[in-house]
Order: sequence, then structure tokens, then C-alpha cells
Amino acid sequence: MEDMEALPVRFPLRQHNHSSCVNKLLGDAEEECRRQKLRFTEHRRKVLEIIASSHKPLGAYDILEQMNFSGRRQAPVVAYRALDFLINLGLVHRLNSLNAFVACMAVGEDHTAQFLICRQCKNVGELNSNRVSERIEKDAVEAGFQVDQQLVEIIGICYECAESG
Amino acid sequence: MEDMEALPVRFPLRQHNHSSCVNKLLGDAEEECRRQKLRFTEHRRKVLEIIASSHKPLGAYDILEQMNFSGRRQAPVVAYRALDFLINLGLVHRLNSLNAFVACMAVGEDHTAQFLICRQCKNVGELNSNRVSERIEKDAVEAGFQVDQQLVEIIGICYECAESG
DNA sequence: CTTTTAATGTAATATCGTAACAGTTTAACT
DNA sequence: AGTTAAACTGTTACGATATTACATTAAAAG
Repeated sequence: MEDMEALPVRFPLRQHNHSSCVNKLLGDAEEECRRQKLRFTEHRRKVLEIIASSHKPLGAYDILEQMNFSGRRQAPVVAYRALDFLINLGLVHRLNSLNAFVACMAVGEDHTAQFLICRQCKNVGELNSNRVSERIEKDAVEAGFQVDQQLVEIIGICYECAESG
Repeated sequence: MEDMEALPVRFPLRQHNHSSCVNKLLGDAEEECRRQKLRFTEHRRKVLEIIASSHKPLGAYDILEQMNFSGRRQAPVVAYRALDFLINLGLVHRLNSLNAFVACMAVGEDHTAQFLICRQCKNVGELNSNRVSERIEKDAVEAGFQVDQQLVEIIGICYECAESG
């Protein structure tokens, strides 16, 4: 039986208010950390804020550059440690084909994710299709493979870029 | 309507004759280059041979190490150039989550591919499920995205490792 | 046989990511 | 409150992955 619900997808529109996404995500993060008794430290907050403020994926060193509060340049490991934390919490996703990071757009929704990477505008959308993840799971199992994690990155052209030629 | 054909999957068995895979792949490569009037040079042959001789994914620098014919150590770019060529031809696949490369196991079959990466034995299998690729294509299109390329990497435990505990 | 295109050689450098370890802060427990 | 254990931070150094640039050589096309 096929799932007939609307297909959840988040693709950032050209004009939209970043600051509300950022605030929402920071709030979700705080709450999640409280629930799990984890520490939402300054570094972690800052890194999440930087990532959430961009719908284009950012490299670890891009993030690092924006961490110069106090004028002092941070060591790479500072960014990577915060990223590991945020990824484990499901607040940030890593895009392996780009060596880059994006904020999760479906925090707290118990979701699977596939990433839509526009090779023109470089924006990244998040598709949350259970049909895709279930199809992968079933076919892998049929092939004798036990699935722990799925990494799905889809390269192409987003709607807005297709429109504007 | 669902595709009821057997699901194509290639997972290397523990005991099997590598040299026959290697020879088949080299033959296919030669033929494909003849057809497309491309040059199958020494570097390209050697890199393909190295990759095909391993069912575990190899990093570019692993490959480089094995390219020391003439005792001379090659520069990284030599491996990367050959890899680019082989990837464009569809003879080699890149695994983004590992920064590593594997030989294609379905050359000349007009296939889609999803990779099954065993985190225990580190072998990589190639699943060729059109059901998966079509599901991804459909859902992406439904989300307003035009797909050029799909990157699907599935991490887990292969059959043989699950058997042997 | 000459022109043009593709491939190679070589050096340097850019980009991405981790190890190791000492010091500090926070939380948990008497 | 004072002590202990766990988590986080600061810092240095290094390892791993990948690309740019440019001069040279080899091959294919005319």
C-alpha cells in the first residue's frame, strides 16, 4: 500500500526570513539538550547559529571563519567538535559529496532525510520521504544486507532555478 | 506496477577469484574506449587494475602507493586524473562517505547503483535497484526538483558478517 | 608533415580532518 | 561546602585528501 500523504519537502525560497528559522532551531536545540541533559555550550550554539543562517551548505572552515568572536582565530578542531555534537543530536546534517554541513529542517519530527542539492544556486533542500527510505530498506534487506544508515544525496536543479532558466 | 524481476546485487563472496573480475573489467574498459575513441593509457589501465583487484574501497593515496612501477613515486594528480577518467566512463564509482573508490560491478548494463557498505568487513556491494532510483526520481520531481544524479550509500552489516556474528 | 588536441611530468599548495594532552569547568555525590 | 568524576576547552602539531598551474611530450586529424 502506497503512502498518499503529502510528501514533506523543505526547499528554501529565495526570499524568506532566515532569522525565524534560526530562532526556531536554537529553541529546539535548547529544549532537546534540556531533555537529554546535554550541555548547549557557546561553541555549539554559535556553530548551530552560523549553519542555520545559511541555506547553502558551509564547510567546516567557513564556519570557523565566522567564529571569530574575540578576534581570536579558533583551531579547526573547535568547529569539528561542535559539528559532531550537533550531528549526533540530529540538528545538523553532513553532505558527504560536498564536505559541508546544513541545518536540519525537520527537527523533532522523527524523519528520514534525502538531500536535494541544486548545482546552480547551491541551495540544499531536505526531502523527507519515507517511501524512499522504506524502498531502500526493503531492497537492501532483500539483498541480504542489514541497514544502519542511509545517505542519499540528489544532485540537480531546483524549481526556482528551472523557472528562471 | 511493481518490478518483480530478481533484484540485481553484487556483493563479493569471501572466497572468489579476483583475477577473473579484473580481466573482465579490463576487457570491458578496452572495448568501451575503442567504441568511444578514447585512449586507454597505461596509467588508466593500471589504476583500474588496482581498484578492480580490491573489493574493499581504496583511497586515492592507496592507489598511488601501488603505482610505483619504475620505483618512482607518482604525484597525487596522476591518480586523480586517471580516476576522473574512469569515473566518467562509469568503470569506477566514488564513495563519498569514505573518500574512496570501487570498481563498477555492472559495466555496460545501463544500470543505476546504490552502494552497500559493510562497516564490519569493509567490503562494498553494489545494488542495482531501479525501484529505488525510480522512487527517488519520482519523489524528487514531485517536490519540484529535477534530478541529474543520485548518490546512495547504505551503511550496515553484510550477510556474511551477520552470519558469523 | 604540420597543426591541434589530449595526455603527462613536476612542483607547489589548498582544503579537509584528527591525535594528543594539559588545563578548566560543570555536575554529582558525600 | 568540599571532593571526585565526567565533560568540555585550548593549543600544537600533524595527517589525509585534492587541486592549480604550467612546461613538455605524444597522438590524432587535417
